[in-house]
Amino acid sequence: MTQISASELEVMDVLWERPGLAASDVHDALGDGRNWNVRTVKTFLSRLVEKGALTTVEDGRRYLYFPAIKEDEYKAAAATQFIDRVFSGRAAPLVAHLADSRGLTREDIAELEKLLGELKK
Amino acid sequence: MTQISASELEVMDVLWERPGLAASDVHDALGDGRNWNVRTVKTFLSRLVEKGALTTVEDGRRYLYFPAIKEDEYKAAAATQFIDRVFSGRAAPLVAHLADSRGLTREDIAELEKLLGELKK
DNA sequence: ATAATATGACCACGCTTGTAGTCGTACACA
DNA sequence: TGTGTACGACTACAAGCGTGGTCATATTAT
Repeated sequence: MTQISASELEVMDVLWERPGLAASDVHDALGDGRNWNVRTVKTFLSRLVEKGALTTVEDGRRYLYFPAIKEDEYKAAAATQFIDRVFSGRAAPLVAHLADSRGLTREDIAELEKLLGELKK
Repeated sequence: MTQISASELEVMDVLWERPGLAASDVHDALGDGRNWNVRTVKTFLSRLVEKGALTTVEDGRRYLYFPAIKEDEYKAAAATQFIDRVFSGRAAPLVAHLADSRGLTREDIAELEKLLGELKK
């Protein structure tokens, strides 16, 4: 499983939300902020297909793109990998850092507490 | 501030723990598992100096290397950046994912609860 | 019917990263 | 006093990434 780059991940996010878009639709969906040329987006799409992260279905003379990996699974793996790399596999320091730097909101904290409550059983 | 790669980060970890090592000492300290050639380690050290992440002090005909950035600050920033990239800036889903993929031990959960308790005041 | 446009296939190019090799020299030991 | 060795400086080189160009062709608009 080759790595998905940050830019490619933005493309994946679009297709996880709305699977089956064509290249130009993905380009449009990215629109705001990301000022990528359509060809740049197409390069990312092709590379994601090569990497096995997307599959295509022909639609006339173009392709529709579908995620070939599940968002949850990918993100869980990415999180684990990140924590291994940066925090030696310990999650708690990560959350501590987040608290420091970004200031978790009151809702974040409530959400996390609820989550931890469920985890405890 | 250029990016620090995963490999470079391993070098930083060594020097955050024991600042002031020479190149060959860093190489030795990495030893287990990471079977990098000394020259590879030196390349990483040089690149980290270029990137402003390390500074050097001459010691005869060699250098001693010192972190130029703080571990906490770097890791906090890396965490924020990761969460922005992968989880659209929301920390809670990240923790949920970790729980799923068994990234959280019982002690992690206890630690996090304590942390959240403190954050709440 | 013809011209502009959209599409995928293939190509380009400079930067970063992983992984070292070479070179000139200073020191250490024989 | 000469010779191997350790050091930094510089160099190499392929793969990955960000960014887009070219080309042949199909479709659409006039």
